[in-house]
Amino acid sequence: MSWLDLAPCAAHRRLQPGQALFRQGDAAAAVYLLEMGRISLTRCLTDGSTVALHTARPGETFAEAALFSPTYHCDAVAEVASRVAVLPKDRLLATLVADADAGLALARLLAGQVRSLRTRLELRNIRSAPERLLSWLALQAEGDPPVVQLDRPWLQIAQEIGLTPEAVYRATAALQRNGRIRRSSTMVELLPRT
Amino acid sequence: MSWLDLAPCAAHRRLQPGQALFRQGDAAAAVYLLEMGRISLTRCLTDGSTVALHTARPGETFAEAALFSPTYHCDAVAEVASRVAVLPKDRLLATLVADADAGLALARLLAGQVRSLRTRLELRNIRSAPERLLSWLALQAEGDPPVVQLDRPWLQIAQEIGLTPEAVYRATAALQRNGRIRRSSTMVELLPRT
DNA sequence: CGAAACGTTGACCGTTTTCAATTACAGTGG
DNA sequence: CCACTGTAATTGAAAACGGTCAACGTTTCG
Repeated sequence: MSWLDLAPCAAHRRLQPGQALFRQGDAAAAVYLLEMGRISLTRCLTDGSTVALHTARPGETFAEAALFSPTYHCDAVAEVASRVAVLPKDRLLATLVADADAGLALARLLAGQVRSLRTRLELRNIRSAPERLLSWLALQAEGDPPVVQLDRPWLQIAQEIGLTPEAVYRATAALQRNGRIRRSSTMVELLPRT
Repeated sequence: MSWLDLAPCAAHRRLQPGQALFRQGDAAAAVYLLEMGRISLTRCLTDGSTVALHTARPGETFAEAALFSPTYHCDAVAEVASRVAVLPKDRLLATLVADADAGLALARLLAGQVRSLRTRLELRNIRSAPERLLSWLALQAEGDPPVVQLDRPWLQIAQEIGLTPEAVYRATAALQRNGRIRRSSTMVELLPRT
């Protein structure tokens, strides 16, 4: 069960760089799933300045709160050429009230996101780059001995854990030096604490 | 509508420092609302080390995912003397399947948390302490001119935005010096960009 | 084969952390 | 009413750490 299951035949929409998907105050008509590109959600303040609320990346849904609000509370603007799946609010709501199970499924989805976000936030409390990376690896690891299969470039991992790529490279080097991890091109093995 | 509305007559439980509320693998029996104290959620790894997943603070619910899992996936241990409201899973689920509106209410609650967590995460991407603090203040501010009423010590604010208290003091001093904010003991006024 | 992205390392710099000391302040009990 | 205790607020100085910039090697893929 996922968002897409709730709205099987979703429409799609393409956006040019700089183009707005919706603006603060617009009638909340849909929830979106980003298929490709990058969309930034920002709130404009009374004094004209702007605050970044979130940057959506491929695979993410955003504006879920639109389900419960008559209008959007922030601007959504494509940073690069992007494509989104449009999940119409009215159809989603109809499904949800008609089918209690769908409501539960949605709650499960959101509860999972809450858990994941809390974890990412907690990771950021670790100041030391090597320790932060190590904790991230430990959470990703599976099997015995614990191993992480890297399915995307370090570049993106660095972004996710809030470090520059250089800091990540240095951290991996340091962890290897200290015998905490062992690496081959595409996988990382966690070694037991000495 | 809130978690408590879903389980009106919740039981309470007190915990000593170091006492566990539940352990990884225990049958998931309830969702919890922390009333006082501090409870840390950690995952134990195969090698015996441990990773912090979240630190619950008063007013927060945690273990929401228990609703959708037969067992808990982490340990919950009181860091200090704490009290929690116990929201039994079976009663919650019964309410949710019986009443589609309750499911929607839960989804709304969770969607709000997702939004808030994403915002906090995005804040952490701002490296500069003064800029991060300023963005946080801008998000908290209300009214015209925008004003923030501080309802808790800077100590806690520092913790929330991921800075040391000293860094926050220095940031407020710098922002005042640059004419971006004005402070009196319990409130902060945001000044328009010069 | 060449271009573009990713990976890696070095040096330097700036900011934040850390540690320490001081002040302000609220609550407590004598 | 006042010393007393603990917490919050503040400031200083030094060190550590990650960011930034730059150069270069490596891999991938058209």
